[in-house]
Amino acid sequence: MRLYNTLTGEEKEFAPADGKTVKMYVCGVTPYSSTHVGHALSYVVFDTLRRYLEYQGYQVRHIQNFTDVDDKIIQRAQEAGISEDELTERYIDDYFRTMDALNIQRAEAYPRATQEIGPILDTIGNLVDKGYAYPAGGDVYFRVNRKEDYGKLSHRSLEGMIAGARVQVDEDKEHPMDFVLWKGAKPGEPSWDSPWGPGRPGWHIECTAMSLRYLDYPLDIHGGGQDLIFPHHENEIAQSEAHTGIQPFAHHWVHNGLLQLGEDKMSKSLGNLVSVEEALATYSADALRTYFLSSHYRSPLQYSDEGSAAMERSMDRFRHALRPATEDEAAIEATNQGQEPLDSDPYLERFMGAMDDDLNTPQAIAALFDLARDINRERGAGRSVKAAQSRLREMGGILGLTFEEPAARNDELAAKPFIDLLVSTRTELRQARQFELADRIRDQLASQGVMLEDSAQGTTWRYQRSA
RNA sequence: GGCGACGUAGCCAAGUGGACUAAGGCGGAGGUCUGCAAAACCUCUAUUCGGCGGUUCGAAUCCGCCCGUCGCCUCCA
Repeated sequence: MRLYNTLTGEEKEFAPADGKTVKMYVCGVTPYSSTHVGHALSYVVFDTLRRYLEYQGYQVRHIQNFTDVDDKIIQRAQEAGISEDELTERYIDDYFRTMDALNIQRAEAYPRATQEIGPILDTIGNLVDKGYAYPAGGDVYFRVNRKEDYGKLSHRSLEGMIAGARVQVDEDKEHPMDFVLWKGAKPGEPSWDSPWGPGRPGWHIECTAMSLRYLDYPLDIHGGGQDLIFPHHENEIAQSEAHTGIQPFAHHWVHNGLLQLGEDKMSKSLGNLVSVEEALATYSADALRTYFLSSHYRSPLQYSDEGSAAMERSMDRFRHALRPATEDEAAIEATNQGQEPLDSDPYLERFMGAMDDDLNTPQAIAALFDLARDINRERGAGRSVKAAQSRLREMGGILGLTFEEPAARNDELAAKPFIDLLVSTRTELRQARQFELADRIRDQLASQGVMLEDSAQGTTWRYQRSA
């Protein structure tokens, strides 16, 4: 497949260096607040990339970090009156719970910065020894001037960055863009001993140490949100290449566009967050995944409630297409030996072609909808759609879709016997041709969000989820 | 101020020089089915791609200018 590489700004044919195993490092979260839909978008994208690579026969070694020590974590923990560990544990649990709910496959390992202090100190020590870093005022800084190609990922120059003005002046730094590898501890902060005094790792160094330890360089894919390109990934490249001398640090840099909420990007500092938990309370994982994948991964996507609701409605087409054959349909199919079964190969080809084109999921999804329509049409015409149905499941599976009806909530489960009773009463009324009463029951159930569907096989009902 | 992206139907969103008489989804209109609905299916819903010029046999796609929106440059997926 062709895959865009942020470093070169071009699409490039992707294949793992060893031809078999893809080493994929994806930047994880800093766990100090609830997992939001922007995170969900990003991890759905990388999960889909991984699933597609696996579908093509590669083995994917996926490593993802937790940066579980930083200023915000310390601040939040103090505000809440709990330890940093308690706080991060809580949000790491939240992360796994919501990602599982979104059907995101787990990485091979989730190393945490606080549990990798040894390798981090080794990395910093080596950078100091090589002259790429220097201690100053209890901190240790990376010397950006020593790395000739600093700025190559974000495509900017040191001059340009300084011209940008908003660079903090720091007495201890040799150059304003030097960034911290090790932060000297202030009173009350969590700290670890180091050759430069007690302190904690800076933001970027953990990824350098952990990607080296768990995957070894060069990585095949390094990923994250576009907001990580600078400074995080820029600094990671600088550190990692300086540390090992191995270039490139990563063959392919993959960055997803950011989710927009209304006019603005959704971000922690703006406080305009929608948690995944909230979204999943109303919409199915399938609907949310399809929504996230309905625009190209490098483009920004407008998130809205209406958008989620629209996707939820569209999921019905898939679910309907995948319903097992009724007895009548099975009987017709059995007697209709002469008819060719529905051929789904062209849809798979379209799907693969789209995915090969820099993960063009919008077009892949279009192929899915077209196949679903074809199935719905042809099953009515008595053709066998069984193979096409399993093909649709297979293609959906690459996008992480399950096509399951949304699971009933507890209150809904409790209401089920009563709804069943009303429905069977209505069936009797219909048989007695008391349509007025029957329709009133249907309308009133509908106003409670219970949608009835009559067919030759009887009446089915389901909850209306898309508000 | 520097770097970058984008502007396609009522909404979301693909397509980035010729098969585009521009995917797909939502919404809307009509129809088939139905006791009536719902669901599903069928038909229709952008002679046109922010505006103005230019390059070309040919542009939504390339170039220039203008208008508008957004992102990064600071914690962020």
